[in-house]
Amino acid sequence: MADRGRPRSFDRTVALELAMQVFWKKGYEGSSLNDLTAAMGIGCPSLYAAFGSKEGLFLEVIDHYSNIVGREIWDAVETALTARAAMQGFLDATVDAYSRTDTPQGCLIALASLHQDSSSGAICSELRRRRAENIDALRRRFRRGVEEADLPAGFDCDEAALFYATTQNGMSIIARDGASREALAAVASGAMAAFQPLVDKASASHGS
Amino acid sequence: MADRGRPRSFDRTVALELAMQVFWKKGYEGSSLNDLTAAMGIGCPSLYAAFGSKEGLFLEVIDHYSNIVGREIWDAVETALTARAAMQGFLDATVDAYSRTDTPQGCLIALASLHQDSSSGAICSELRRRRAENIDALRRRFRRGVEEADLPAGFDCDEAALFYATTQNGMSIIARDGASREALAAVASGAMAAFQPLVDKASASHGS
DNA sequence: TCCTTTCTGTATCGATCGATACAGAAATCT
DNA sequence: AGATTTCTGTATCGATCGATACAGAAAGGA
Repeated sequence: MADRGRPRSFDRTVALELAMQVFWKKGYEGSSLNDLTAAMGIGCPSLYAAFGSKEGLFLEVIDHYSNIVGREIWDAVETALTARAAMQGFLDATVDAYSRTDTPQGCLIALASLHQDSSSGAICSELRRRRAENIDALRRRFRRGVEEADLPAGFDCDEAALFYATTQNGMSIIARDGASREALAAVASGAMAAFQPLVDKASASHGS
Repeated sequence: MADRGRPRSFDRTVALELAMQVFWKKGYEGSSLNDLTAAMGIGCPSLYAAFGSKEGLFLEVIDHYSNIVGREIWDAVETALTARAAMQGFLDATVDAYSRTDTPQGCLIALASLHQDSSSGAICSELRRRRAENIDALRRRFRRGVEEADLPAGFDCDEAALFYATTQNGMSIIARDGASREALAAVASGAMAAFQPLVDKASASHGS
């Protein structure tokens, strides 16, 4: 039933990755159908037949993006033995990902659509949801650290998760502004400097 | 020579502030001339006669923005007696500014146009330049701290300036995502936790 | 081979984009 | 008052936006 008729003349996954490059570089609204079809090497009707709409294409793109770029960052978080090592890995992986020269700089999810009141309400909400998930995942990692007695009982997991997620968001902006790998690493170093004081603050308030 | 002919029917500064609200909320490309003229209460030709173009209007808007929002943040930095107090004031003022409910959340300069390859090359470059100035100003404040022996001689002013500027950029994104004042304050608290370790690191490397 | 099904390329849809032409209105200057 | 200058409102410009209609091309099934 599915393999009847003229077969598609392009690879759907390859086309998705080419579209990802466009959205990553120009943002959602900044990417026109002309940009997309030119990069993907297909015509408008083929794009609509395969992905439904510009919105549908973008939603598939960020899912694909999460499975590629997100994976390499979160693997570092999950496999680390301590919360501290997890944050070090999180930031190091972010430095690596955001300073690559074979892709646009900074995070697609952080930069693609920040203004709700355009024609992209659903897009903006979805990206916002994924950024919130990012914070949640960090919070879970810190809580795991508390459970494993790797962090003190009074450790403020909410504060730490917000702080490190926010630092990562800021790194997207400076990366997009052209920050070097060394500059991104300096930011990561600064953020890691906060780790021990955050632990000490918890120990102090818990011990009092 | 200048006050001949029919006088302008609107206050130029008031119109500028109304336009600022639109750009602040929707970004540069997300703000259409319809949005702008509707908010400013004037017609298209009046806008073009007074400000030249959408680009010219935006450039005046960000200048105005810097004189309002920027001033309250940088006053806190300049008047502080120590570099540490300056960063505390910088972050506290940022929390205040980004959590106000009578304006859009987050920084206009950080959020208005992040994708160079749209129709807004000059706009994007100007915002990028101002963000770079932001980092420079922080760096100068740290260097002043070193000169005043308020910070150790080996203090890495570049790293610290990048770190705190990046944190502020990240705060723009989470503020735009709806972060509460408490959430922004938690990020500021996390960033301040890094201060003493950054000082200690300098003392250690300088003393060795 | 013919029919059905699906995809591709061209050409175009109505809507909206930033920007203006034009004529009338409202002020100052002589 | 009459002439001059400048601003305002309507109506519209060409370009581009996302999205499709349509006809021909390319595959499998009978």
